[in-house]
Amino acid sequence: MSVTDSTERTDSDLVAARRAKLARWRDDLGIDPWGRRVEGLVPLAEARGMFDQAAAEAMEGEPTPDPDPRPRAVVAGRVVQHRAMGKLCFMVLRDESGDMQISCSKADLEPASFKLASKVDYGDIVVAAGPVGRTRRGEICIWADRFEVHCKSLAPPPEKFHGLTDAEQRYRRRYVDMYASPDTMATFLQRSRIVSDIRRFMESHGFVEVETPMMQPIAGGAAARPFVTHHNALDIDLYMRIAPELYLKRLLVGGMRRVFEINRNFRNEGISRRHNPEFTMMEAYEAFGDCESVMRLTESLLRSLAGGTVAFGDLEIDYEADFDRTTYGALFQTTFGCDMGDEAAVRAVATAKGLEDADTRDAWLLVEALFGEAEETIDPSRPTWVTDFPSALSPLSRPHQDDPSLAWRAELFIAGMELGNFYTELNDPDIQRARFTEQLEGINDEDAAFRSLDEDFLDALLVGMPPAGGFGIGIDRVVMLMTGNTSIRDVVLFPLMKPEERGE
RNA sequence: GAUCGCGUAGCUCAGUCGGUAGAGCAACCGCCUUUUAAGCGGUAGGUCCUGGGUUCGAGUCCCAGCGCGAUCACCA
Repeated sequence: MSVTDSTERTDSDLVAARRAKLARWRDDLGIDPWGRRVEGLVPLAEARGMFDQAAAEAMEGEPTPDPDPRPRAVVAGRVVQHRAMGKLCFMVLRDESGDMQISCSKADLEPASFKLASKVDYGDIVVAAGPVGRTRRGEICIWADRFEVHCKSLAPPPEKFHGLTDAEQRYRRRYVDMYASPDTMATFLQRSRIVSDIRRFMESHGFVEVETPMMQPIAGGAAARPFVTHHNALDIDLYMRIAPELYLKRLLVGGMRRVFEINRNFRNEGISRRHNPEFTMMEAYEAFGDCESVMRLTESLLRSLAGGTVAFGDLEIDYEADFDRTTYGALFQTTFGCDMGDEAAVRAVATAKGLEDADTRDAWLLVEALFGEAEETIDPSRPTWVTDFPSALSPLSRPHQDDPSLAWRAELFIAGMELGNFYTELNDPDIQRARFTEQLEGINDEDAAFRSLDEDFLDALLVGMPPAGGFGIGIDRVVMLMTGNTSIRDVVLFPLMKPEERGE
């Protein structure tokens, strides 16, 4: 198949027009429309900041000074507006720092450059240089005396005012969304800063960042369904990790006091406004800490990220005040009117709610299934700790000494979302083995394929893990809260989508 | 997985009671040295998501499917 064939088959008239223009520029103007290295570029926002009012006024008076006192700038950006009027043309360039107008007068430019400037298309990437001044209407701009096209955009652009509004198109063609919607760019730049701030915060508290396996022979540390892959040379199945927990704990055994990891987890489950199959998690472990110490750490981290109150949908969430606290049992009690430890009462509620296997399923699993309704009673505008989870539902956390049915475990809820899990880690190898074994007894054959006993982890606990606090928080959800985006897809650059059907 | 909504030009959107497919932007041609979603004149551009059905006639009504979104369910 030749290139021409493919071009003829797939190009719309709009693409054909852009290709024709590109050919004319190459043939008639002798330019290379694919660009080259450019020295001395400054971001558009910086170029705007260079504007000097006195110099601009001097140029507008009589006589005009020589040399030109206005500061000069070299900029690059994508053309997002273009207004040509004969011997003068204006265009607005956009880069990640913002927008800026470029004004091109036929009198100031080489004839070929002016012709280019008059004819560029929305979406082309151009370089311009000249004095930073302003127009009669006061718009700060660069009066270009150099103008070059450094990448011809061949694809038809979105509508210049509305941009892309179709959510599907925004996710599938994020590269268009990013330049067409400054809010999108702002969100992802903010995400980058947030992750960077989190790293600095953790490092300033003595935590060391590590990287542990993302392909694991046993998918441990959580209860989600994993993605399966295969290593050919070893001829073994591997699982994309659902959590780094069991590896990070091995590092405590090895002697690291404070570790954290920010990386992707993969869970082969539903997609929703709050769930993407691959998502970024931070897990951290603090030897000689406990559930309380990592809760305090997290509260302080979120407080520093938020810097006060942040809007999320209709909510105004205040991170400054101490977070609210309640217990798992109290929430259960107020929602269902019975003690979560009262098996008969729990079964009665579960039966009344129409849960499957309400008579036969483990009573704690019924409590867990019911608990979602209790979560909804938490004030979404208040960051809230839910503490004292049932031990039966917390196989990796240490039971309370005075009441072993409760675990030293908390979850943080904000805006109706589960932000993360906080534990005093279980480091007794015998209890840990018992917990794993109990868990494995109740599961079906399908789950058994990937949930086998992690003997190596239990060996590590035999070597001895210091007492520790540990936690994991969903970074995407933190970014949602801090940027006011209510869908995880708006804070993940390339959210998972069903592949598009494309004709051969 | 369930329910509801949406799918029309490259993009943003109209399309009445079922009666020849529309606008703005973008594109193409022409004019224009101070525009701000520039303006003016002209031209071209459609698998109305797909497949069935009802009808003299379907973008419109019905059924099924596909994609996306919202809500719910699932998610130690």
